[in-house]
Amino acid sequence: MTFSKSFGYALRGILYVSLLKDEPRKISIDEIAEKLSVPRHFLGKIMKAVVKAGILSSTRGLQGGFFINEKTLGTPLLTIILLTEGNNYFNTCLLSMRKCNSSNPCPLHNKVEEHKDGLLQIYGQTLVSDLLQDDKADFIKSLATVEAA
Amino acid sequence: MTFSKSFGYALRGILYVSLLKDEPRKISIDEIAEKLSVPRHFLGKIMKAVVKAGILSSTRGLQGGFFINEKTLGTPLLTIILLTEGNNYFNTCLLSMRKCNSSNPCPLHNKVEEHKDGLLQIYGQTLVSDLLQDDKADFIKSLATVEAA
DNA sequence: AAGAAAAAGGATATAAATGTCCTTTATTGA
DNA sequence: TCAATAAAGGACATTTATATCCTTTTTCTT
Repeated sequence: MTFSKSFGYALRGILYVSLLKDEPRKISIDEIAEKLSVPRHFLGKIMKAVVKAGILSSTRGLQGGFFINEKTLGTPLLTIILLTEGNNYFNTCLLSMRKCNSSNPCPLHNKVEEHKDGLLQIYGQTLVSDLLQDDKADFIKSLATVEAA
Repeated sequence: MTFSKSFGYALRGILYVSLLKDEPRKISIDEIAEKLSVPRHFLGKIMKAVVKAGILSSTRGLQGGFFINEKTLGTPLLTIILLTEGNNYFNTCLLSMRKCNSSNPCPLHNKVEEHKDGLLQIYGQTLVSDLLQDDKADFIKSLATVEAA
């Protein structure tokens, strides 16, 4: 039921940049990290991978930063999950048994399969654009929610 | 969708001991670790916690080892999950946002809530006894499944 | 009572995830 | 061309999970 922190940072970063798609400027790591209350340098690494995967684009230098491309809004959550969690995230056995699969299922395998498939459906069908909300100010606030500092 | 290795080791250990409930002997860590192909000392720590939680019983000394008690077979998976993953496992936000909840949901919150509840149902209702299988030899073999050594 | 066996407890080691820092490269604007 | 800016890249630090080892305590058997 859990993802790594990297996943949360990646998706929130993507959503933040996507939300500002109509602004004439590009978005810097410094701005993203500050607005989302996320560790600056760690986020940098993750965004690099996001760009490498083609989910966002970026340019260096003055006026540089991150911006959306033709793939961004149509990217399914699943793509981001596989990027940050690894390609076997949905294949690993809940009981840490290496040879568990549908033909040789562990005791838990069949019990959770149905819901696993359901989640896979959700993650495969939900696009970045589906997660954006109209009220930008509100949405940014919700993305940045943290404990009172 | 994933649990720690500790959870897998714990549940498999519990299942192994439960499966042998009719044997007149108690089950040692050495036997469990060997049969499940699991690291001996790490499993020892986990089983200690399992006993402390009352899910299994144990005695020290000669002829000592682990054995089931009145709670074992009726223990829901959820109890074992909370033991190994911590009490907030099902509360943590998928996007690493600290103040995410149903009244202040993150963008993913509502999308996965239904399936999360479904999994909670499964984990709350599935008991250790539900996971045992009649053919002991087969079941032990399946619990111990590993890569060819 | 003595010795052996087995879990409990605690110290340490390794690996992976997370986080920080510094240097390099690309881009822009003057 | 030069200085400033911002991502990319890589080295290092910290934390957490996983794994190993050694000692202590309990229990049984003789």
